[in-house]
Amino acid sequence: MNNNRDFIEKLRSSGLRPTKQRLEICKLLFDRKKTFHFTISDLSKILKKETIKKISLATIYNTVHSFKKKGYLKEISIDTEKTYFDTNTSNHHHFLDISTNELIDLKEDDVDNIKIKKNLPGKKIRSIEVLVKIENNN
Amino acid sequence: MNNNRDFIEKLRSSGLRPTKQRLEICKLLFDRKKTFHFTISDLSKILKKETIKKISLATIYNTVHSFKKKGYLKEISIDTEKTYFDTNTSNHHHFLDISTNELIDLKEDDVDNIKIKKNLPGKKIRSIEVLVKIENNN
DNA sequence: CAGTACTTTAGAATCATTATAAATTACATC
DNA sequence: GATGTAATTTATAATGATTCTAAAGTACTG
Ligand SMILES: [Mn+2]
Ligand SMILES: [Mn+2]
Ligand SMILES: [Zn+2]
Ligand SMILES: [Zn+2]
Repeated sequence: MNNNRDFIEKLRSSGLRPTKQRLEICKLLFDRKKTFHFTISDLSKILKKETIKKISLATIYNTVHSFKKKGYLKEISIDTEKTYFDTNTSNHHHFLDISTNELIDLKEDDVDNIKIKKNLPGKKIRSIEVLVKIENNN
Repeated sequence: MNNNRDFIEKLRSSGLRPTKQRLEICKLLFDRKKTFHFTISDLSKILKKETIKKISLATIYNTVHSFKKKGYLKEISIDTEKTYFDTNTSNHHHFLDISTNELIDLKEDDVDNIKIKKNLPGKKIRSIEVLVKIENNN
């Protein structure tokens, strides 16, 4: 879906030099059909497997944080034990499967419009996000 | 609303000895009208102010975790920077005021019934929780 | 190519949390 | 009320994820 040229462009256009390391990480994170939810540790393990030359852990942290700062990743609070990042940076809802610990995006249409009846004077709503915990049926 | 006798009973009935330290912390956490959302650091600061004899940080951690295990507290994922606990242990929704960083419980009635249209085969819903971020109006 | 700012890196520092193990306390039994 | 035992508290050390540092390497500009 995305090729290297696209990523080089994407990085350059946001003032980040397209280094080998950043391009590897872009390919891994953004060259997918479905949203990717990951921890630094997940990412680190995958990179270790799939990459010829080792990328240092500091670089992985640096890259993820600069991608977050540029708006290419979103940090999400799902689990108090782990810090997750999300390649879907829009406001959106999640299924969290507590049997498998898998996190799945819900589409706009998957959740009926949510109406908040309470409102606080002087305050307006910035975002609404739903976390639906699911588990095995039996 | 609650007096010491109630807390002693509550602790005993769940197999926890009613120590001075636990009773202090009970009073601080549970003797309130409104839900209390806090971090260990918040709790620690308040205890430092309001308590004659110092309660060690290890005890604060131990107590909060045993209260959580007994179901008197719930750990919530709101912010990736901080770990919050909640004296409201039911499934419920929150306002997070990003102008003041204040966390407020929403009542059942404050949010219209949420309908999840998608369902995964073999999975059932365990809980649905909404986080509504609000901010100053202007 | 040369100069410069940006980036990567290994390793050190930080800090929240957990573990350890000794001293203290709660409580059952006498 | 004294005694024995297990639970609890405590100071302190250990852990582990994340951030910092500063030196070496790289990308880009002219
Ligand atoms: Mn925890
Ligand atoms: Mn972070
Ligand atoms: Zn997502
Ligand atoms: Zn709450």
